[in-house]
Amino acid sequence: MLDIKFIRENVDLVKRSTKNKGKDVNIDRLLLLDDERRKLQKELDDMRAEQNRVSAEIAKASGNKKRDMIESVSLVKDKIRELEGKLGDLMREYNTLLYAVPNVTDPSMPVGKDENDNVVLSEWGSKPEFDFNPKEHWELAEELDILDTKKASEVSGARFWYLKGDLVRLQFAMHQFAFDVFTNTDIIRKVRDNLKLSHLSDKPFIPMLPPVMVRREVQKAIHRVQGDTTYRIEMEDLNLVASAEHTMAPYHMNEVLEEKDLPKRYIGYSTAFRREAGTYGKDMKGMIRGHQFDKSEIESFTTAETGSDEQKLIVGLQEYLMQQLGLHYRLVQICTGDTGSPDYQQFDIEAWLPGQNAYRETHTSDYMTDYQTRGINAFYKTMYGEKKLLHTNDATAFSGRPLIAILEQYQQKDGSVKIPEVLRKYMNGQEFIKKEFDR
RNA sequence: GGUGAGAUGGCUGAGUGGUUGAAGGCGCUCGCUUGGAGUGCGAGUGUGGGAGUAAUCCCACCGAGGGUUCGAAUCCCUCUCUCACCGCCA
Repeated sequence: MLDIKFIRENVDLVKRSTKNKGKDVNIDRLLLLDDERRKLQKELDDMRAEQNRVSAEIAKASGNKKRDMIESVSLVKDKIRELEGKLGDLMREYNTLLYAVPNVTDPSMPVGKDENDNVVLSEWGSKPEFDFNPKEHWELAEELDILDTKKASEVSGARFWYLKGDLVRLQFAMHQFAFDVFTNTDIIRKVRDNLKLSHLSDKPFIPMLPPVMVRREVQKAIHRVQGDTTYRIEMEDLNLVASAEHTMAPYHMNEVLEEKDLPKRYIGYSTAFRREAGTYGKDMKGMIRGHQFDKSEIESFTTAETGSDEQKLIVGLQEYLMQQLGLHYRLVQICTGDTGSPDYQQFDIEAWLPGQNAYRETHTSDYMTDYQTRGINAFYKTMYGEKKLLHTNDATAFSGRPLIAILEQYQQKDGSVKIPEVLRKYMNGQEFIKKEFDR
């Protein structure tokens, strides 16, 4: 959430950002409640001071005098209870409103309504040429018997799938490759220097296997309870994560880190669970959109000053991954209407899917300033001893989507799929995915 | 799942109803001491909110939430976590 002081001092900016993000939050009402809140709090504090004062005297008094004092303080107590009730009601509305105010956005973020207003910043590579009709990934994969959606729907329902055989091996190869890149200081330094971000650290990302269940209140504090898409575990006070971010972002909850130890960088791997309610009928075929998929995720904790550049570095590394896989993609800057409520800046990578004849999102990168850490008390101490909230960056390393891009961009006339060179070493040097009996 | 013990400031550790926001020790900061490091001596040393130009003052916080009481770190209830043992288990 935002700092109420910040909202108070930047009313116009906050109102504009909220509107640009297409959110409807009554900021004026919030400010009114804030004013009320402080007045009530003051009144309550004064009453409590009075109660404390009398109570201290009662300790020394005795007999009738004591009895009278106890009687008089009970009037104060009544008033306190009344004020507490009032303040409690007010706080409920105040907190709901404050929680709903989205983060402000970077001035460079394009103002727009939906994904149509996103801006393509660059393209890498070119669309592969085929002397045949390229298939969609599910067609290819079902024929190669490396993907089974039919059996999954029988066993688990719609939006589930089995990965089989070489597709499983390809998935693990891809994640292994991502972990190798993000833990390699030489690569990080190279990408960093190419982007002229030499003031940033070249520290590697620490591998992490985080929990896939998260306390509701923690998930809420980092603004990741998304009613329609969050799976709840009814018998516990837990939700399933829709991304490793949900348990990685709170990793430094209730801590005060030292500035000299920043950034703290992590790459985590987990299964992500999404209900995908409200997306009925959308992307029903194949493995574009499912209730469950595996993802390696980047999470970086930085100072306020370096958060923005950290995001650029992360995007650079995402591009490096795609380039190493030789996948044609474009880099997109997300507009205000399409970005998340916690985002200050967002970039996506969209890979070309020849079978679908479309660019589809494979990576996303969110810079959220201190919007998430305010709720979980994650601080750092500056060189001057000042306590400040950490800034968070969250981004995709690889999800299931790049697998789709590999299948579609690397498909061959005979229905086999060429394996990108950098992944072969993780697959015993194998060059093609073929139907099992063809090998 | 069962039983038992516990959770106090940066750390350690006292505190079972009345100036206890919290003894003592360690650490840290400043001053003196020293040629200098150390020792020694003295003072200070939590966070958040609010009022005030400021000095300063007020409120809240002893795992979290609620309750009893004029008054709670201390008593009661619920929850969370840690440790030990038993049971079960990848």
